[in-house]
Amino acid sequence: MIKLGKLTDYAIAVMGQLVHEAADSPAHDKEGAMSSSAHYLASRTGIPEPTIAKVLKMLAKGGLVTSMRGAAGGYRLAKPADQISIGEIIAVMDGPIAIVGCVEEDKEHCNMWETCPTKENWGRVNDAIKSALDGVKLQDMLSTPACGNVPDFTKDVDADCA
Amino acid sequence: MIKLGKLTDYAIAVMGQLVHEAADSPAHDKEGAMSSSAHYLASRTGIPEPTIAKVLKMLAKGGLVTSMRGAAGGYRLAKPADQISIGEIIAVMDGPIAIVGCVEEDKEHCNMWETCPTKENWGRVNDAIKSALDGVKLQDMLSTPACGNVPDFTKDVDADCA
DNA sequence: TAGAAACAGGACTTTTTTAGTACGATAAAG
DNA sequence: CTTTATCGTACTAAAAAAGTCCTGTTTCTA
Ligand code: SF4
Ligand code: SF4
Repeated sequence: MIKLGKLTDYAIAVMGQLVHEAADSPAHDKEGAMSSSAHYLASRTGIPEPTIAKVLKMLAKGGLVTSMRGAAGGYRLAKPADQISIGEIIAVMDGPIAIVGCVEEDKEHCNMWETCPTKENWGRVNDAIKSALDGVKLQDMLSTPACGNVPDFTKDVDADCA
Repeated sequence: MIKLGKLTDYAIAVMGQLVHEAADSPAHDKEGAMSSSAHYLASRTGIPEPTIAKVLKMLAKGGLVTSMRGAAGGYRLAKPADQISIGEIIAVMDGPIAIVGCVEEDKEHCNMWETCPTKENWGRVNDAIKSALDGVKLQDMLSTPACGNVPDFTKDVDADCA
């Protein structure tokens, strides 16, 4: 159906929450302050903790959030919210935007890449999609409800985005 | 991974084949001539017959091909190849282009559609994707190998598109 | 230094989606 | 009335995604 995975939804919700946390930070002057734990974020967003933990790990591995271990550790955004595109988030969560097999390096996977005349067109389409996705920033998406398909636990979140 | 389903690949391959058939048609002047059976198309494309039959049924239901039953029946393109966009094909095979739940009529599915401020942005993104997909026509994609992921049976097809 | 809090990484299970198959019914041509 | 072919749908199997859990490492605090 050409739709995003649930984890991607969660990711946007979680990162949105991180934006809020950063904004509400009491120690706003200090640089290395504010970080939110998976546990805390789970309670704020309503997303089950094991799942949100997985999402955060993926985001950390993708470099969209930075993590700190140990007590008082947690996660924080790696960049300002207006410099993170939803294209990046999708790329980290759902893998690279590649509607056909040959767009990314995986040229090997198709046994006729050399002679295929359609790949140019697919590439063009793919680029168009990618830039559409890169044009919208996390900042633009805010006010919490991340997106669709997320059934119920978005409910206690909207207290924040009134 | 934001990729197309296999059936969509098949669909483009099959429709490409139908374009060839129409072009090679001996009775090119007569209007109601040429139609190719699922069996024949299966043998030409190498796609297993039950599967291709399913694809053709979906395409017929979606109005992209017209069908005729009975002996000497079969399928043919409903429109010229340069008037069929891959967006249409994807819409028929994979469902509507809707990366988030609320884009299509299904506003019911999300319990906070009324108050959600992000839907506008998603709509914008979705439209961009849709128009990228609608900009490329079946005609542009031709010379057979439909696309990716299709493992092997694209092999005997490329005799046609040399 | 011991313990608690928190992330890292990966293995595992369950659920959902997609792909593929099969069959009885209907329709047209000869 | 028999043959060829689509129609519709139900079913099964395979693949992918989502969700869970465990074991190890890091860091803070008492
Ligand atoms: S949360 Fe907003 S954007 Fe997402 S499905 Fe609901 S109304 Fe649409
Ligand atoms: S058939 Fe062409 S467009 Fe499709 S994956 Fe292979 S090289 Fe790419």
